[in-house]
Amino acid sequence: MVLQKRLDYGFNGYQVPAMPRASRSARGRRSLGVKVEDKQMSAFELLATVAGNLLQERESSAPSNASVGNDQSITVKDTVKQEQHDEEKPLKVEPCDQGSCDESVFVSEIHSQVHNQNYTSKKFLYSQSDATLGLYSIITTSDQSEKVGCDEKLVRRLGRHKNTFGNLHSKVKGGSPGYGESCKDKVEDEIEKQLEAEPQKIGSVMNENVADTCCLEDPKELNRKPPALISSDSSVEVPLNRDHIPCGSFRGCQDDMKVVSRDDDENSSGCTQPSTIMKEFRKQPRIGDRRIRKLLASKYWKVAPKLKDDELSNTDGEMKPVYRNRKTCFTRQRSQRNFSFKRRKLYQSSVSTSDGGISSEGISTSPEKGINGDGTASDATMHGATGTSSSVAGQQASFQSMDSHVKLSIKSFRVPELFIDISETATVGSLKRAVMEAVTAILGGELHIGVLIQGKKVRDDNKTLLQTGISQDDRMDTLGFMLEPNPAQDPPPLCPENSSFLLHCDTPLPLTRYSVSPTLDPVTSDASPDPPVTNLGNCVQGHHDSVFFPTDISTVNSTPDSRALVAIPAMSVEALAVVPLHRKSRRSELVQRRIRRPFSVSEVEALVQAVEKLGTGRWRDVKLRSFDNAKHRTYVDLKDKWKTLVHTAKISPQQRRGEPVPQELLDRVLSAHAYWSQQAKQHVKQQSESCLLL
DNA sequence: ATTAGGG
DNA sequence: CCCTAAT
Repeated sequence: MVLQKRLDYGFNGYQVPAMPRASRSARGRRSLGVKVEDKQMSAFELLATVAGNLLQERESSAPSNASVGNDQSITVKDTVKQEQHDEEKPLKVEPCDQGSCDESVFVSEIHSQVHNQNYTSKKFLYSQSDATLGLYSIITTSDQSEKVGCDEKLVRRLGRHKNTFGNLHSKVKGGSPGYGESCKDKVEDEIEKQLEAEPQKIGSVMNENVADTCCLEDPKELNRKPPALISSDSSVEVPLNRDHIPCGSFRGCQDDMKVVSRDDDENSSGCTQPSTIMKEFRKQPRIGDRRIRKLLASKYWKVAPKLKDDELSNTDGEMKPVYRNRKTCFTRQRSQRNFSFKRRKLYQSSVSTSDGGISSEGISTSPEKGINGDGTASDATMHGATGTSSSVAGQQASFQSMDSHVKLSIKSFRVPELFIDISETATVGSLKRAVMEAVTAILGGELHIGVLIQGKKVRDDNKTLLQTGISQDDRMDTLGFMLEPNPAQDPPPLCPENSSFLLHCDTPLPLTRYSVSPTLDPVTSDASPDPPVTNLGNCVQGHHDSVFFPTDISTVNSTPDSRALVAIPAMSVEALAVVPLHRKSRRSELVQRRIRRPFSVSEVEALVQAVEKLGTGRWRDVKLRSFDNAKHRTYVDLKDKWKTLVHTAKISPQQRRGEPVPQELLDRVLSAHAYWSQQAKQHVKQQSESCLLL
């Protein structure tokens, strides 16, 4: 035909628009990413939302509880505790030296144990290690820290029982509700007793709680040495008030994770960063870690659950830019019963949390009285990053008038144990990223909030706090929140393709910008003008039915009176395990946004020239012609640039930004654009005419 | 793989 | 720049 024939239209040598190339590939381009819907909500958001009262008064005082500095981890010391002379030992961070390391080792032992007992499940990629540590969710009694501490100790001790480890572990989990008392020996003894007496039972328990949680696809992997098994020490403290974390530097592992290898401490290395989990998730170029990511994806990661629209987000449906500072979430209870969440574009990816949920901790109540006065002291306590010491989650209801309000705030929560399988030869940097990815994945996943009272889950979202007893003094102590995956989501695809999991340490954390509690984050506090208004009741309702648990197993092990530790139902564990890969871990392939590279005038010049010559529908040719060696300029980029050029040319110079483009070029842009647009029309006309003729 | 457009 | 749909 004559389609390719060149004709001279007498205009700058423009050529006839090229006809569609029939020969060009018609394969659909594989989309590399999926747009994240704003339905999702980060754990932070949820927590923040759930958090009831917001120590508004604190705004004026308590400035540095949670400095943005190195350590974001905040331990919330509950008021009660404080009033009790601080009998409890200060919860200090346990350096990555011994105690905590034990747990790591412990973890690996679990794996082996599980493996040996054929409890391995190839289906799910998540670890069970945190069955105990991460399962309990709330603790709100005055000596929470102590309990938690016990818990940890217990675990460690259990860890030494190599042979019975697995059983103990699972058992412990099941019995966690009883921690309220004098954990330690008591619990342990209890466990051992049960072990002896009910081996089978225990076994079954384990089967339920642990077996499937094994993240190893191949049992043999367990005994293989190469990949060092790294696990965060029981959990990672995630303060709510983190703001930004410098890209590439994961600052939260120092005390949280240990590298464990069969060679003992030889290879152990810890991060030296403070335990700030995430200050900022910004995209950052990360090349060369694919391998690691893949590894992560295929082994120990699990996907984060999804949330439904109606569950958490509001109706504004507004998509917010990804880059945004995440503020500490804070909710204020007011008369209004609605809370509004700004939807965010959330990222999600496969995550691996070893247990069924992220336990909340650091729930503190804010008694009417002087939060101002002692707020600093109580909140500034460092939180044991190791999770050994969990922040106190004291909750108390303050009653004063008919219009009693339940005030509480969740200062922080922990991310369940993380597992990272990484090569020994990987760099520390990649390790950091891996951890960051893991954390991000967890936090970026969709979670639900579970509310527990005295160890029981409150399912009816429509009940009032009064009805559920949340507002009751005695029950406040047993109020807990859990972060858990959405069990109702589609089952995890388990497909390899979805396994790829590439979170970036700089991944923007999808958090809603809430007003920040001065107490928590005085420095970065940037109270939004219109903080969400809500109260616990509303929050729960807002998530109507979102906290649904497929089974009732949840309460099986929790005695009504159990306090402090609330065991998260085995179901949760499974649910998490099966956490739907939902919407395919977009993060995985999303990789990062390319860096912005403004076109220089010379580039514009070249582009204009090429377009004048080739027209506006042959970007590939334009690319080849003028940008063939500009690797970073794709034909899409050129096309986009042209688009913006045209736009720029149309607007007034005052409205233009960036490096000014010579008017001369803009004029050419305009004329070329007009010309080719015309050509296009002509072409269309001809087409239709020829059709009519046929 | 390209192109065209919306975001 | 990104993301998608349609080629």
